[in-house]
Amino acid sequence: MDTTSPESPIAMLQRLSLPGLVTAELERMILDGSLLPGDKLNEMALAERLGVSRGPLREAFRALEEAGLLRQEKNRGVFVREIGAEEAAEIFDVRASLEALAARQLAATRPPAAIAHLQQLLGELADAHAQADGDRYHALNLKFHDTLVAAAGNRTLSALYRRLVKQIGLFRRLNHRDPAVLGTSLDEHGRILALIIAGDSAAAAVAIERHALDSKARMLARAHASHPA
Amino acid sequence: MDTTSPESPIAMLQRLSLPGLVTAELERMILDGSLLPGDKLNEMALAERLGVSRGPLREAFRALEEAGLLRQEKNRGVFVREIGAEEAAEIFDVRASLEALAARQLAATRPPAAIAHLQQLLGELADAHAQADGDRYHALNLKFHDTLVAAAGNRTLSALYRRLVKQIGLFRRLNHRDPAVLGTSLDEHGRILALIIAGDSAAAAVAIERHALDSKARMLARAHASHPA
DNA sequence: TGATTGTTGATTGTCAACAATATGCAATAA
DNA sequence: TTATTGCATATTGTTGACAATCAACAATCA
Repeated sequence: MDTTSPESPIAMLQRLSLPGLVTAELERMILDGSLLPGDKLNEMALAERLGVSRGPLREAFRALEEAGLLRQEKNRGVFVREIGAEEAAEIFDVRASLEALAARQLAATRPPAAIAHLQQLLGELADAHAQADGDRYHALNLKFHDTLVAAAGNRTLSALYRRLVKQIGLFRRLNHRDPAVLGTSLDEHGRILALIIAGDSAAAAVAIERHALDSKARMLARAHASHPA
Repeated sequence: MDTTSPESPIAMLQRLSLPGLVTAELERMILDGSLLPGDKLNEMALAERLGVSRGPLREAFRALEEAGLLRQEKNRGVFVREIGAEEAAEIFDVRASLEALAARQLAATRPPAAIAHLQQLLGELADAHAQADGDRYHALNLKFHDTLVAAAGNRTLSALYRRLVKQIGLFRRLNHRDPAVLGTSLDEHGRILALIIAGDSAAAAVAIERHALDSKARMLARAHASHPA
């Protein structure tokens, strides 16, 4: 019995199911842009492409539908869900509230390992900013926030937060490369982390919520500029 | 073409699917206590009982699993999820945060119809309290909070809130009939609504969050008294 | 007697087939 | 020419069958 690896092939086989794997694969395709909002998912083609029968695929559809990433129309098929400006605004508001809770809780506990990790991410954010590497900055930005929320130690909170982050990905894609976005955002991360380290729960919550709502305003302004209607 | 009723039989048939109906039925069974935390769901028996084949039932399982109400063990079956005190505490914290956001937004908008509805519910709560009718009080309590959150007008917020309310139902059942619980809770509802009507967003948010966290403390204290573990 | 092996039956996981529905295109009528 | 009807095809919804896995029990061994 091989127990030297993190997870043995046997244990992995006992844990993984086709619906689970298909769910993960579809989610990946949605998040990385292979599947776009509004795209229709053809069961037969997709089942053939993934090398499974339609049953597990349909199970995966139901999971992703409940996760808010797909929508089903009976007898007409399943589509990647589209999110408009109004719903995006709702998501941002809720997300800001969840982040504020996380910052408040994190400022109260301040686990050294998490703080160190966040500080490292801040450094990497500064690097990406110095190199005007928008893609890298964006990815690190997400990582910073996710790490912060996870470090609060409330798994229900983390799960909901991630759920919303995935959903907001369905909002029309925006250009992360605009240099004007980068500077403001970097300063804010530093300030939020400093407040957390200082143990100022209330100020940290306010700062991160303000930061999130600023992001919302910027994103919605951009979306409005691209499509005035 | 019959369009006089809210939804014609044809439209209903076009909308409703077996997986959707089964999902709703299982959820009802979980929420009304027909299915208890830890119960194992036997596919064959349940499919026969509901008069469907196992395919739609499995689809329903995936949806409810994603909703946090069921958990699957591959090759061993599906179980109603159990929630312990730690997770319950997490859920309460997040719920309180969401309710605070709702109260803040509601105090800013104060839609007359929603306010009237909440005031009516408050009256009904007082009736139930006067009659020491714990079950009715509990149901109205849930209704009051749900109405308040929904009235904030953020559908993402409402959906997440409802998701958490359903999940908290998996926590061990407690006696709602204890008279000591009733008085405090009624006063708080009145105070929260008054602050909302007064348009004091910040105070309303603080009051409702305090209320929610008080509920958390009471529920956890009771759970601890029942099972010191 | 306790541990191990073998067998059986129940259940879960997946697939393929059939029924039902929607869509698109061609033929027909006005 | 436009609108309507009919037909064929593709796709979705559901079912039943088969394979794989697990748990329980009986038989055997040390």
